[in-house]
Amino acid sequence: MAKSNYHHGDLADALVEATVSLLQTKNVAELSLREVARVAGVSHSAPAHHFKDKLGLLTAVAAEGHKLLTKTLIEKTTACEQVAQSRYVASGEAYIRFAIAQPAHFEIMFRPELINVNDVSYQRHSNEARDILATCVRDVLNDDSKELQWAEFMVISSWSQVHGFAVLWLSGNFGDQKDELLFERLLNGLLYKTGLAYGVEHSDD
Amino acid sequence: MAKSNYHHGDLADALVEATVSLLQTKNVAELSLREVARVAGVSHSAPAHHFKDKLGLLTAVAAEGHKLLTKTLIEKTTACEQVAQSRYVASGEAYIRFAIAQPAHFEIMFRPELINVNDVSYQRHSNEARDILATCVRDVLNDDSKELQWAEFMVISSWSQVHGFAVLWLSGNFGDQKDELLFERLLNGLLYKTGLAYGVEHSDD
DNA sequence: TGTACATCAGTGAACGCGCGTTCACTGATGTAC
DNA sequence: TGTACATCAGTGAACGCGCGTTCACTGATGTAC
Repeated sequence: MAKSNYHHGDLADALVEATVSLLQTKNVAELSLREVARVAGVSHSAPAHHFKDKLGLLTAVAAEGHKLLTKTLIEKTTACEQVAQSRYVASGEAYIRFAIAQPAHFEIMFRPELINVNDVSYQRHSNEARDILATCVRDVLNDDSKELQWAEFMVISSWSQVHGFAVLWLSGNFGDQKDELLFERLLNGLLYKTGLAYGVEHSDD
Repeated sequence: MAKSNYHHGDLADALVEATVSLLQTKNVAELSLREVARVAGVSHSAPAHHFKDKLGLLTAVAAEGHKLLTKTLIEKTTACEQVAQSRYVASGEAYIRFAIAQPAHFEIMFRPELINVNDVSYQRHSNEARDILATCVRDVLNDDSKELQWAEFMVISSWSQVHGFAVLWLSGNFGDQKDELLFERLLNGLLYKTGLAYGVEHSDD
């Protein structure tokens, strides 16, 4: 809570929040710092004290996004305990559900050209998320595959698949984005297929 | 060729070309109609005679993109003649190579929010591209699978995979986008893995 | 406990810029007779 | 073949707008003594 009207108290966070909120309805393209300040309820020059420019602000959004993604990945995969195959499928499902639940963050997170990729917080959180994904994939491979390039290809292949699905769904290429039934059906199809390859019975919600 | 200096002769095409050229180095966000006109060498109000606004211009770019994608998909898959498995892998490779070769078109093609999706030319070409992709996938399934939802899931799964790979590569998430060796290695890994699932020996270039 | 001062956080007016849009115009082209 | 006229394609000046950036400022806070 702000301690006074003049000093906001937590403006940096409020600006990130305002950005995320604005990105629900607009493009990154259409986003302006002045509008973010307006939504956060401060003067248009206030953000400069916290973020140099749009790049700095979006970097903070991306970092927060990777932090949230990491959190949900950990939650959803630890629920599977030691069953590597289930963790693999669960990580894919968590990735996609995160993208759909937090489209604003997701839109920024994997676009280095919008971000200061040298930012420490961004690097830490994004590396963490990637490590979890990679581990889930590697754990599902048998011992013969683990040491080879094969493991790298599997990581890239799996990541591509879930990322592509999320991107294509979010942009409306699979049909109406509001159609939740369609989404659940397609997602389950994808997961079922993925699970089959590793002998996992995928259960519907 | 223009018949006079005053009347351009083929301004619509020139504007699309200018747009594509500009998108090599900038974001869609940073693109302005005035800049496009400048590159095409006409006054800033000339584009209005051909495209109402940015949406109209980008729609033309997207339509052209789908036309080009269709062309390369047909070329690359007919080279495989009647071997369904090879066509399947070839279509995936062609999709990814197209995205990397024509990043400007690719960036626009699958973003309905930037496009007038009711445009007849856009619809025709994008449907054509999709149909080819879907056919390549369906042809590779055995008879039991063809009639089921399974076929739909396979199409979506395959499309997601190649699309995700292209997007993640183009945005630099797999490493340096200029590293052609890395690209070839990862692409071959992906295709080899895909091919294995259908008993195709994938050959390097 | 009180005061003085440095620092931090946010204000609001001012600036110059490129943008999209409008509009009266003009040069080129095609067609009717 | 020539002329008249409608239409098409592009010009360039003007407009208002929101933007990012700068800057002198002021209110709040923390700290030293």
